[in-house]
Amino acid sequence: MERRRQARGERRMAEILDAAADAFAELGYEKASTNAIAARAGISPGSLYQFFPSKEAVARALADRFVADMRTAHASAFGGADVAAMDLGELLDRVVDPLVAFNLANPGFKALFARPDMPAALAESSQPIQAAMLGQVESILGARVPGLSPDGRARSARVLVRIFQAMTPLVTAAPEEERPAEIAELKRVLGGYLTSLSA
Amino acid sequence: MERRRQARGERRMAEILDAAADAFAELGYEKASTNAIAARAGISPGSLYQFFPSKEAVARALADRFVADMRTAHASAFGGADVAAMDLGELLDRVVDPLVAFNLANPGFKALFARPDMPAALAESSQPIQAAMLGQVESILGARVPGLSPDGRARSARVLVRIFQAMTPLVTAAPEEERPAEIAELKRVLGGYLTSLSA
DNA sequence: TGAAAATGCGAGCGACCGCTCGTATTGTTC
DNA sequence: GAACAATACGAGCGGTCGCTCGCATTTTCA
Repeated sequence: MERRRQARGERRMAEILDAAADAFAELGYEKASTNAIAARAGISPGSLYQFFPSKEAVARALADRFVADMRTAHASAFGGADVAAMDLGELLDRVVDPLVAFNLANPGFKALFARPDMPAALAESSQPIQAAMLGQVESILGARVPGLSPDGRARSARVLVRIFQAMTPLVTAAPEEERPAEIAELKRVLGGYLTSLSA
Repeated sequence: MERRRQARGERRMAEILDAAADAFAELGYEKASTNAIAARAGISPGSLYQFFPSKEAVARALADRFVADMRTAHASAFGGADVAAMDLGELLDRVVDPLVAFNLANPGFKALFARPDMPAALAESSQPIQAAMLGQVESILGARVPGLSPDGRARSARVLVRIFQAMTPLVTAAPEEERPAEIAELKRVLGGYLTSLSA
């Protein structure tokens, strides 16, 4: 069912995703109308639907792109480091700082990621992001807290991801001079929870 | 500008708020249409607007009612206890358990309270709830962590409330047999953060 | 008891939504 | 360069939303 794309088409698709990320960031998923996304991309509503069959498909494609970008960022920040032996503070720096930077660089990200009450369609779209983060956190938990049962590990991973989701807006919304303090609080929460898990 | 209400009118207003709480809980704020709220209350759309000038006003009134109910619940759970001397585990039980119970008993509550990305109108409506919780948490923080600066206390209160908001859906959405475990995680997160604040 | 006020109704307005479709233009292929 | 596919347009469809308005009914109160 895939139609053959020209180079121009590929470029358009990327532009549409850029516009969608902008619109989601500024207006939220629901209020970002497809016509508004098309207008931001400098094209007509009809042209958007040449490339994506629905608004949900746009969100899904954007989520996929975020996951890919995040994976490379995470890999480059974590290349070959020994998670188990690392100092807790360093571990938190290594995980949190790149993720915060990613959120600051991609304001649309949290609109797809940090919403507890997503409509069903959007929840499915952002599920790859959730799964990717949960997997990474679970593997870190496995190395740091070896005594945890699989159930407990899954639960703790959910908790950690949730905390991060919830506190990210506090960090990104803070004026720049207060951002380090908010990031410190975020690390304090995560660190406190991890410490009490090991106890 | 207040019009004179009959007893029937007061009853209707309460029924509308009940219906709105139901609808918000089931559909979320945005998708709970005013016509749907009116239908759940067993009245016509026009009648709803006899009592509330807008959907936002309905949300605001509902939030006010929640705040009042929450205040009495909190007061009865906390009557004359010595917050500063209390064991940390007991403090968490005393604060968290009633709040969790309140959320379980009022499913519409979190639709107005636990949304990181509220539309501006809703944010203003739920602001009394936020303010009430922040105030209570700040006063507890003042007693438990006396070394904190006013800024730091405000920041930590925001963090604690945010954590509670974020984790409440995990608790209420969990099947009943897993709920105690989720509540325990919530307390672990809060306790871990408080402990690291005092250190 | 009668006028005024409060309550109640529901069709439907105007605005916006996601999306379609007929048509024009640009690019590819042979 | 002819035939065809891909890209581009934008008016507008069918639907939902918050909300209004004209009018009927019930309650209050002198």
